[in-house]
Amino acid sequence: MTFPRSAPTLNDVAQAAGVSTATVSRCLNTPERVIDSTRERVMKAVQELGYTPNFGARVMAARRTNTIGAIIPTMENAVFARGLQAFQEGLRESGFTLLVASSSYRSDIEEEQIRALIARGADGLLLIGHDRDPAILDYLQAQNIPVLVAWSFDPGAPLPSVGFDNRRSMQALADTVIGMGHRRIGVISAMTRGNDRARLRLAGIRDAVALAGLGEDAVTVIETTYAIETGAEAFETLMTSDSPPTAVMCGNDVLAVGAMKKARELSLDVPRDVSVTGFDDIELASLVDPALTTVHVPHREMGRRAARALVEMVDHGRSVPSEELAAHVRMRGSVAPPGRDTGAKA
Amino acid sequence: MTFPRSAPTLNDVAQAAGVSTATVSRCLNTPERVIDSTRERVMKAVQELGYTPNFGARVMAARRTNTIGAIIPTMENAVFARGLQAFQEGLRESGFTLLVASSSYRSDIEEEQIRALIARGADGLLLIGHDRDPAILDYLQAQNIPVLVAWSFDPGAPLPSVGFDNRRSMQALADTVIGMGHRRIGVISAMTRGNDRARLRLAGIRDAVALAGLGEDAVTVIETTYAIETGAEAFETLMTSDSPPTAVMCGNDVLAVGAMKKARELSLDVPRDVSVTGFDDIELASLVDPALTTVHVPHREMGRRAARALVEMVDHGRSVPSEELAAHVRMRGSVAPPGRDTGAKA
DNA sequence: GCTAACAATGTAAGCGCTTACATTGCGTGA
DNA sequence: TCACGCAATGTAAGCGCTTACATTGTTAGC
Repeated sequence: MTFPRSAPTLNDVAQAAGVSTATVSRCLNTPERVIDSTRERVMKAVQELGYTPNFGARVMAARRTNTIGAIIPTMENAVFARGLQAFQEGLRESGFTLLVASSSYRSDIEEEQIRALIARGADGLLLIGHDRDPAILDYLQAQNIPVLVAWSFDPGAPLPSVGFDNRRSMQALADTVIGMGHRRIGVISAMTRGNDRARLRLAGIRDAVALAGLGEDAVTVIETTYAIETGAEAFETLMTSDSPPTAVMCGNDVLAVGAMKKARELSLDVPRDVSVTGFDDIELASLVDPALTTVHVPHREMGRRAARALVEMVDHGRSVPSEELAAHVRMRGSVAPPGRDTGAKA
Repeated sequence: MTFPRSAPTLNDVAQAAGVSTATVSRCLNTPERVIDSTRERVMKAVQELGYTPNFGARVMAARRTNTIGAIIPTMENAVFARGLQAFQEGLRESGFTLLVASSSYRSDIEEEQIRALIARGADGLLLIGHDRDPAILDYLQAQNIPVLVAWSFDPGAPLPSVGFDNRRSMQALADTVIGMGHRRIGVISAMTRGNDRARLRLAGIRDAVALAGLGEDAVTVIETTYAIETGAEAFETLMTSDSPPTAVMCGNDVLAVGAMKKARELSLDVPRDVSVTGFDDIELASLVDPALTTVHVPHREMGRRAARALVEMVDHGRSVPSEELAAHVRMRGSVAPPGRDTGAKA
């Protein structure tokens, strides 16, 4: 079996139906402008030949693709998957098709994907987070393509966004942790380079620490890549240090679950021996034992709103104000006041 | 801010650089055929104008997109996400871009997405599972596009596949469960309609039951959609029946985790009161307590191999033999022999 | 019966690009 | 010095489609 690649064209259909290409095109795009009998004949030919309009040609002639592109850091993070699913459903309702690409958290790949999507005629783009090389911003500007940022709300950023305040949300969580009496806080953060969500969450923790009048050395930060295993390793490093923290705040739920897993291995009881927090509130967070205290992010809602906003931008060619969604602290079993031995190693 | 949509064209670049469009095109596609000085001038113009080739036009002229399309049932299932990530990485190495669309497990949407991807000039397609309307198969045939199926191995199916034997793998797991003495087995299956993986896994269980000489009424099946919650509900229905099963086999890990969650709520100890099994071996499986006995599927490997196979098909225009990957039973703590009270309700 | 008005369809230009082929300009060997 | 060959570049024909405009065929009103 070989693949000579010779799909039927408009012309083939026209010939089969004994009409001109214009008529076939009209059958497909403005059927009411073609008389019934002709239309039936044409549609029959379309069916029989298994004709699909060539997208490239169509785009070139009609200047519109009804396609939205999205570039996410990775498909493996449930958080993006969920929001994106809602985003896609929202787009479908408005007649748009979603094309997804992933950047593996690398800005060079992201840029490549942006170009690929634009080249494919995306009418609009959804990007994650605001951290981005200014050169790409210029490029986007030159392309004159509507771009929306999600997962991060920042009204001052160059691109409009639909998201939540990562910094403030994390600060709220840290306030709670500190309010319970924790004075030595370990932080397991995602890599902050090129990732404003991670950076802002970390900043939120520092805000809380400063607000509580604690010294900067109250927090010990480890940056690591996104995975349960790396979270576990970082946790071990933190807990086996000379002065282990009484609370470990993680940049996301996946890292937190890794931390809790390692705690079990180290026979450390959560939250008696050490408190653990996450961020995102993915399903996993309420499945682990004890359930994870985290920040709930309305991913689905964010996806839906992003779809609405981007469609608006594309359809009416105008920008749209940034939208902030609320992200709330979800107190669960993994956090408690520290034990009495707040000074020495356990 | 508005979006007049008027990106620079090849022609603009040519004018800016003072050369012909052909030379610009050559700079971009076969740079070694252009003298250095000219190339520099052209590239400078490209930079300054922020030029991106129009994909539609390029495809139409070159008849090749270097794009592979994949349609998965849902992005929310980690299992697909993981395999797809590997698939994409494999494609990237060969210079292909991956475009992903999801069908929400609906064949009508899948068909729509297939058309969308083909229309966009996908050079090849990755589909999940073999269950598919023959009409789409004909259409695919007519389009003459290489199509590969993943997640399901079936050398007899019309499309080549890279996957594992869902039926035999599940049978192996069921053999083990039955071998431990279970005689009343509850099954929580994903919806089997249009989903050969679910159907074959169920068939595998029935194979094991038949092989063990048990009657068909040894198994009670509930079909439900894919979610932790639905798994929990199905589990409750099963366990509150007149004659509850001593083992509940689930079509995938997510349903199984839902079942275990509900078991905890019902104060049923796993595996003492009831054994639970999953399928896929996602990370979650080893995080729950007790760890879940399941079937390990090499998702990443599958993604990599699928990429290699599809690139082969596209590049050399020839079909490729189906590849079978091994999926092994992973015994963990959620399965044990049944208690003594195998007859009456607990 | 004739023509105006309109509906149905056909004709053909052009969307932005690649590439076969034509042209130009240079270095080389006799 | 000149013809030749070859490398660098230009010219122009499509790729499959949409759509403005032209043509044809009906119908209605006189």
